[in-house]
Amino acid sequence: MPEPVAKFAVTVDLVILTVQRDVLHVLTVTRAVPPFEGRAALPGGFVHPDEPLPAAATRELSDETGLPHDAGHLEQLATYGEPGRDPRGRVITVAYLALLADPPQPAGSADWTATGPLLADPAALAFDHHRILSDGVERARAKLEYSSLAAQFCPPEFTIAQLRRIYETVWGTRLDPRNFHRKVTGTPGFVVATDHHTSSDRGRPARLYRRGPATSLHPPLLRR
Amino acid sequence: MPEPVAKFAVTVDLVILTVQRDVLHVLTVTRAVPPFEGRAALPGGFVHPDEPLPAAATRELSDETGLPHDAGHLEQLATYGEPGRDPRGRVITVAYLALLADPPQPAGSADWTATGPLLADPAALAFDHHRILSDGVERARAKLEYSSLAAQFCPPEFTIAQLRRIYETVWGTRLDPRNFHRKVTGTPGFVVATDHHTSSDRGRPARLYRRGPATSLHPPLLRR
DNA sequence: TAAATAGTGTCTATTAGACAGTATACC
DNA sequence: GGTATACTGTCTAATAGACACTATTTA
Repeated sequence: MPEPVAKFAVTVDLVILTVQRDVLHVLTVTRAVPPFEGRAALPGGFVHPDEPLPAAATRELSDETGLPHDAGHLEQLATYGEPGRDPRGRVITVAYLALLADPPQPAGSADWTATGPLLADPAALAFDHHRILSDGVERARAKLEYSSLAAQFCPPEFTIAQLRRIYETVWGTRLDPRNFHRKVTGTPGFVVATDHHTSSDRGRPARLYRRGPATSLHPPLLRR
Repeated sequence: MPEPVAKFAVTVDLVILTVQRDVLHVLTVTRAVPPFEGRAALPGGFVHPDEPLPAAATRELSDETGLPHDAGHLEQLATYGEPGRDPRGRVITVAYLALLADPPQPAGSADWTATGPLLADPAALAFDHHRILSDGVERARAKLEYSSLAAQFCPPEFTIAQLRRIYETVWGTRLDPRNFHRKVTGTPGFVVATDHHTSSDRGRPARLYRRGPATSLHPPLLRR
């Protein structure tokens, strides 16, 4: 006799990261209804019946940021399904991690929030979103080491110093500008030089680079 | 007006890896019913209504291998939910990756299968299990670099040569025994020496080691 | 000019890779 | 002894980290 198959509500939740003014920010929404009314939460929503999971994630990302579907980097993070994670009932959420450069100010109740205070206070976010955010930030930190992902936080053309600030911001460390420059420009395919230069406020203008074709860094750029 | 919430069947599928006779094997079951009747598939099953996802994975792992719940290493791999991935209807599967040392011969239709032919033929496995297996093997390969995970493929006491064979098998490369020995024993907490030695068939007996407390390797052990 | 930032060169300690040589078992 | 495997030591090329120096802009 066939055992009845349980069915579950499934959502996608998004950890959308960006670097603004040398601080790592995440997109949060303020909950308008219980549970956790008035509390900040990660944006997300239910998966539609015939919708692929990446499509649901892309749709939510577009809806929340107003950006086109191909903007930035998007990857699956992990799936969270503790029976008690949503007081309204069993909800399984597939979390995605997005990295954006220069996103617009979001509409509605969404806003960019510095990750620091959110990570320090496990109760700052609704549901188990503190755990999801922690996992997302740790994934981003780890991937900077062995991938060219950091360039996803930069606009299409950027300086080596801008790229270095990304690393310093996400890792919370300081890197030697000269060694960093040597390492990045010496890794084939990481960045490609353009003919353009910044019109600097002060100091010598810096050369602008674009993202190169390489996706993985070998050998990696290790954090201390 | 509230939009109706779609509900989905959710399964856990397992990529259970082990190394037998210097070949990477995965546990497969032969499907007894359509779809894909007679085809090999990854073991898995439906998540119960109030069951946490890790508990479902542990339960399936136990059921398939007969091993206790705390045996080996188990981590979440990724979630697959393409609308067409199961011809019977929409099923979302949360895949887990398990690494075992010296598992028993499984009961029923389950068996250990070499990963090589399965990876070479995208149609050898049912559903989208080729993709899941590929992702699992790649995850294992990548994690050997920067974690002490390789020791999970070894019995409680093992020689450095056994550990090296694990790396060579999973990566498909050859490693210099002397440099490997130096690197492994020189990384604090990776392995701890015991007083025991192997009673060798031939050659000098090797010292036996246990898994050390370290989980991450810094600096990593890079594959070429 | 001074100040500020960009970019290059050089030295050194560490590490990876190659491999010679020694140790200890079984036959 | 011969052979096989375990383990240690040494050399070298490459790399990471530290930092001096030059280049090019604004004020």
